[in-house]
Amino acid sequence: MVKMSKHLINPRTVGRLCIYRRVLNQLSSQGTKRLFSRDLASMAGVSPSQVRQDLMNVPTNGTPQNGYAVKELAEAVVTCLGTAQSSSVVLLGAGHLGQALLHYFQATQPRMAMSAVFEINPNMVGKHLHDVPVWDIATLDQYVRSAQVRIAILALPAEEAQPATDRLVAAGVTSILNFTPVRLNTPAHVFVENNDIQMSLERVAFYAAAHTKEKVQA
Amino acid sequence: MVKMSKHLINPRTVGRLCIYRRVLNQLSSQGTKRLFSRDLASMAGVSPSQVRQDLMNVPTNGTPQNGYAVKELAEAVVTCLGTAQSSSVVLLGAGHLGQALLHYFQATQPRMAMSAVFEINPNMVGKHLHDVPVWDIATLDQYVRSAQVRIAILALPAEEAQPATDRLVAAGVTSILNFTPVRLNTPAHVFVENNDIQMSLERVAFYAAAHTKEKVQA
DNA sequence: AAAGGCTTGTTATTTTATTAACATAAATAT
DNA sequence: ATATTTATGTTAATAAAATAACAAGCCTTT
Repeated sequence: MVKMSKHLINPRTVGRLCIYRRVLNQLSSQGTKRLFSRDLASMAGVSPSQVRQDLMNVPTNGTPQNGYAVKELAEAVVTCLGTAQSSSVVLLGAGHLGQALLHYFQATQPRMAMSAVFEINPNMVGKHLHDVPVWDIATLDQYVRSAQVRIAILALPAEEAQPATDRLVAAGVTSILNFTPVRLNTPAHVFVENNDIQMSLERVAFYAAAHTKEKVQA
Repeated sequence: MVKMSKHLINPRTVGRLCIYRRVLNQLSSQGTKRLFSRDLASMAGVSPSQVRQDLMNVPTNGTPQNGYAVKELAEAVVTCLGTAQSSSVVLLGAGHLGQALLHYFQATQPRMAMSAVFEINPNMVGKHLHDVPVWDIATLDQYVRSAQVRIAILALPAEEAQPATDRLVAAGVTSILNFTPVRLNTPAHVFVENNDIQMSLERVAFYAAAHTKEKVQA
């Protein structure tokens, strides 16, 4: 009812805002006080128009002649992106990728808290990985419900992705980061972010081949 | 000069073709002989129009009444995406993520060969990880040149991303898969695929928060 | 104090991507 | 054999995203 209309920002803009936030934080820590849209644009790898367009979603502090105050803008972007600290995150799958993600969570403390890992492998259950408890995936539903978890990360085998998703959604999860190559079937209100590493690899291979072809021709 | 115009396919379409390939291979292994665009669409999570539009880049075998022959279409998509087996891939960084990627390469053999890993950490150099030799990053340039490497995967600390990229590009790499959050500065002929896990996490958090807000309102 | 030269915030235009429409062709049924 | 049905391949229309343009405002300079 207030001016809060977060979900209207599209995923691409959100992605770029994340980039801006990183650039701004870095500049801020380096002592830079002010910057112009063109500076932010070049550092983020986008056009100045794009920057200003994106910043329309943020309560900006820019003025002509002086541009933006770095620190204030960084804070505004952070506020806009939201903290999401209230909701905890669960990770499904403690294989190589899952453990890498866990390590990442510890190294760069994202603005979320990883509260539990769920695994099938019985000789991992009960242990801790990077201070996060590993639990039997059989207890997933109960945990998600009682802890009111809204975010889940899928780093498990492809064949388990859809069944796990169904359980997560039924238990109240509304946002899923999917590292499996499976295209998940979910209700419309659930947000799914696919991070398909296999696809990334194939794209890179494709354009490498294309460029080679191009050079052969030229 | 022939009908080969690979590099004209845009990255989004390439991404979807990868999905189609996976779906088709799975169906083929399950014994499905034929399917319609709407079937492929629903399994890939896109519209039937999109499927047919994308398949315009592929020499198709579709007929009305019978749809597409699964096996033949799968092969055509694979051919279209290219094999890229000729060029080898190098991985920079043997941290948690790098090792997870290595494991992935061994598990699902992608149509590329990981030929070497480069690390700074001296007590990793000389060893093997998943049968791939780990070498000192000081020898990177020489290796890339002599082995004519065209594809590199960046899984190293953010501050090393740009310097490493400069060296890779100077040595002949034309396609980079970047897992660091840094926006790389590269010449126009170099293809960069950013897989920004941090961004993925932030997006998921953002829409989880947005949905929570939405529900509070409703 | 007024004017000029900047840059922002916003609107308009262009470009790109997705969806819809349709003409064509093949198989079946009449 | 002819008509009918149905899905492809392709073109047209719509929707979305990125870029460009511009009015408004502030600082500097004269």
